[in-house]
Amino acid sequence: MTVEQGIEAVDQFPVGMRVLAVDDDHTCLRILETLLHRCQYHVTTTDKAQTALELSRENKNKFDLVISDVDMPDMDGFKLLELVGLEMDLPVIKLSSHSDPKYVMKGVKHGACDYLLKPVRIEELKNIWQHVVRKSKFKKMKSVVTNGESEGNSDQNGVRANRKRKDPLEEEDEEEEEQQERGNEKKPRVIWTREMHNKFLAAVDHVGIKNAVPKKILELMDVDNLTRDNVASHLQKFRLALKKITNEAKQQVNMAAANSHFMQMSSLKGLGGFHHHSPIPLGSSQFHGGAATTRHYPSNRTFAGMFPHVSSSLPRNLHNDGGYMLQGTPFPPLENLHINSNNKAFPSFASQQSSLLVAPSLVLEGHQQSSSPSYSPHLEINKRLEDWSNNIPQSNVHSEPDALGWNMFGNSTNQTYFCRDTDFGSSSAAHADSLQMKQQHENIFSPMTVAQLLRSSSANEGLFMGQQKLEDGFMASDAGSLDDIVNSMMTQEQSSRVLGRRLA
DNA sequence: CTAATAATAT
DNA sequence: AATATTATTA
Repeated sequence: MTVEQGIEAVDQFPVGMRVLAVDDDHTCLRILETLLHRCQYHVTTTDKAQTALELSRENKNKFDLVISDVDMPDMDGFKLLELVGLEMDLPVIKLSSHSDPKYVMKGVKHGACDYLLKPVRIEELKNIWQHVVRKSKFKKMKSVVTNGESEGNSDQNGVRANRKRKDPLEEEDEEEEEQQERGNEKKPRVIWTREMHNKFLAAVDHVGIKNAVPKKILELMDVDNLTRDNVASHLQKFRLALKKITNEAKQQVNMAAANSHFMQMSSLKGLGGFHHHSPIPLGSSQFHGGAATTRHYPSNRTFAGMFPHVSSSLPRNLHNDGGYMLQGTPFPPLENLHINSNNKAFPSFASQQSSLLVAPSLVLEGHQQSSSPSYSPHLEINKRLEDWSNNIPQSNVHSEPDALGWNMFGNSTNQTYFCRDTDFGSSSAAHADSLQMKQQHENIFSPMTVAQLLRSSSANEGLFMGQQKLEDGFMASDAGSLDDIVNSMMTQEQSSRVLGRRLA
């Protein structure tokens, strides 16, 4: 695929994307419709949540995305979100004038893939197609994994790993030939799907890493047919992964510290830090020409996918917690994330693949790369962060954006969160043009939406984002490092697989 | 073959 | 419950 084609492809895509817009306020709805039209989407509107639900039920594949107000008289907007998101597996974007984190959190918890604040600007709407791309990309991956074994349906001798409650979206062959009855020599192996792992994480999250024991985790996860031993095993692996990451992170910090004095010398030759390994095996855009993702961690994929965040464009501060370094706030970051009696603590978006919404080319590539081999992102980023945090007003939660368009989102003892309300930042260059390099560069500093920010802290998926002011003893890792470890495994290998039981 | 990963043993 | 070992898989 040539670059031009690639760009054209992504450029063309959003045109005609079918959007269902829901808002009880007619004025808002009109405006929304107009704006969506202007983005060249195909728009269907309704002022009733109930109608929206019916519409989407009747035409299962008639919409690509739903964008809906949260407060509506006839139905709880969150209910709608949940129903649509789960039943139809459509990306749902929430719309609200409430910037209260609680609302946002709620939206995210219920599976919103984004949360836009009213009044919505067209720039934001221009970008919503990315949610669709993201979602479908994930789906495709899933189906490849499941249908991949075209030769001799290897399923026949395998028992489905039906340990998770069925995801409404993957109810295909429901033929349960419970062949449990027979001798049952070997225990089926558990395949840890992304979903299960997310639950696992949420559970660990909830009780805190130090109290995380298999039994408790198992209870919290509430997955059928999963045994305590299964969890124990996974926990073991998880801890190992954590330790490994921590150690490498420490090395990073040392290196960073050492380097910071010599920043001008971009060399680093011989240190093995900034050379690139194998190029990202996808297409052949010009991004591969220069530096591939800089890896600061070994390129082996051990433990990949163990950790929830994906993007690493911005620094993460690691926080030492009894031998393990945890990211940002200690594991259970937001007090909002509770596991309630309905087990809704594991929002539906757990089934989405996490991925930073970035400019199209990057969506497709899945990686960002630095613009030059000697480029050292984290140092610059840290510097900028410091600048930002120094300029952030200290009291109000929702302040005016600073010059860079960032708001302070929250502030706790030693950290400050930043975000921008609703913009995807540079990714608003949704229609990629010839400015990729610049774009790329901006992407590194690209701000998050509120929803993205929250999600990042929810341990369920997504972006690690809360940005702390850098302090001694904290560290930041830079783009393309943890990322590599995190991103590669879970998604491809374990999305929805069959659990094999050999029949001789 | 090896590495990864889950099961099982301690 | 934590860790070490083994078995199975890709």
